[in-house]
Amino acid sequence: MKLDGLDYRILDQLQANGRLTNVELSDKVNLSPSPCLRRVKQLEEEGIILGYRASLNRVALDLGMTVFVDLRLGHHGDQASSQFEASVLAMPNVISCYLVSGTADYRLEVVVKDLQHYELLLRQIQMLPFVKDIHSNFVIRAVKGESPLPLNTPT
Amino acid sequence: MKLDGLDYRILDQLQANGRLTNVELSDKVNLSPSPCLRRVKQLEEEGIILGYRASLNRVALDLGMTVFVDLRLGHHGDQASSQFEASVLAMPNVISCYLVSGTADYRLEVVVKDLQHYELLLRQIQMLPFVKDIHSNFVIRAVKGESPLPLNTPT
DNA sequence: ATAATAATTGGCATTTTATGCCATAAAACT
DNA sequence: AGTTTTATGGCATAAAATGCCAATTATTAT
Repeated sequence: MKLDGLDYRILDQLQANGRLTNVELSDKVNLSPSPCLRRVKQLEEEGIILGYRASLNRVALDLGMTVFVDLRLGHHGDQASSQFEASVLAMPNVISCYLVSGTADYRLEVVVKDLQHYELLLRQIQMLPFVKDIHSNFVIRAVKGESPLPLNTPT
Repeated sequence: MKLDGLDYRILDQLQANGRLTNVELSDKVNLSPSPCLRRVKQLEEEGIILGYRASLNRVALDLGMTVFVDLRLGHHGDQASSQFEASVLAMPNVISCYLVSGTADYRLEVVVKDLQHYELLLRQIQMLPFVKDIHSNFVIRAVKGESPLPLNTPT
């Protein structure tokens, strides 16, 4: 699918405010409501818009501590990986997990209330199958976070 | 503000789908529309719901490569930090930046189209004031990403 | 326990928004 | 230039949001 400038403006607006009404959105991108809604629907159908989510205040919800956990696996077979990944998927406090290049194998982002809770979670991670070499990096401050994707606006 | 189980269910639903209509939402949490809407508005006013954003398909938007960039600053004064942070805030391809404990000082998450574009961006980062010891970790695969926050449902 | 008070809820009326349809205008193609 | 295709804007209808008020539930004090 080829996106034009209007599509990019729509995506930009919805990245900034995913709950704009179609009327507001169409106004912001200088289009009348009907074609605007059609474009949004199509962007959703094509899988360019994956979804919409509310962004929540972690501190207010007792999840004020964020930790990046880098770790390696002892074995590197398919079985080790998939067992480890399945375990991680089942841990709700692990909100992201990437397979990465470099020294570590996996990089997890973990949210907890405080150090006490982190200690408990770390114990769980240590006991996961095949896990070796855990390094915790605590987030002291978010300089920038949840930024919109930079859209290369054409046309 | 004290949140009860209903609030938590509302937050859970809006994390999963930020564009639920109030009617749909009220149905999912077993409440009638009026009080449901009031609760949502209050959660927004209290800053517990920070906002709503569309989540986009990076590959479709030519941002298929994600890189974690860990780096240290040569100097650690207020001026070095704030100059560096300002620079990073101005780079749209850097979608997050955290001050972290451990070996590195800062951890950036960068999105680009491909290695060629990453090389250009890396050059820019290297030329930022006070930057030293850059380590790039390429994301090979996302095991888990953009997960909802784990809400400790009470009541 | 009971009564008084406060907070929350549910339903209704009104306003706003979403949605489907069609005629028109713009764009692409030959 | 003429034809076909695609996108647009406006309108009518359906759905949702919003504000208001009476009724219910929860809280507090006695």
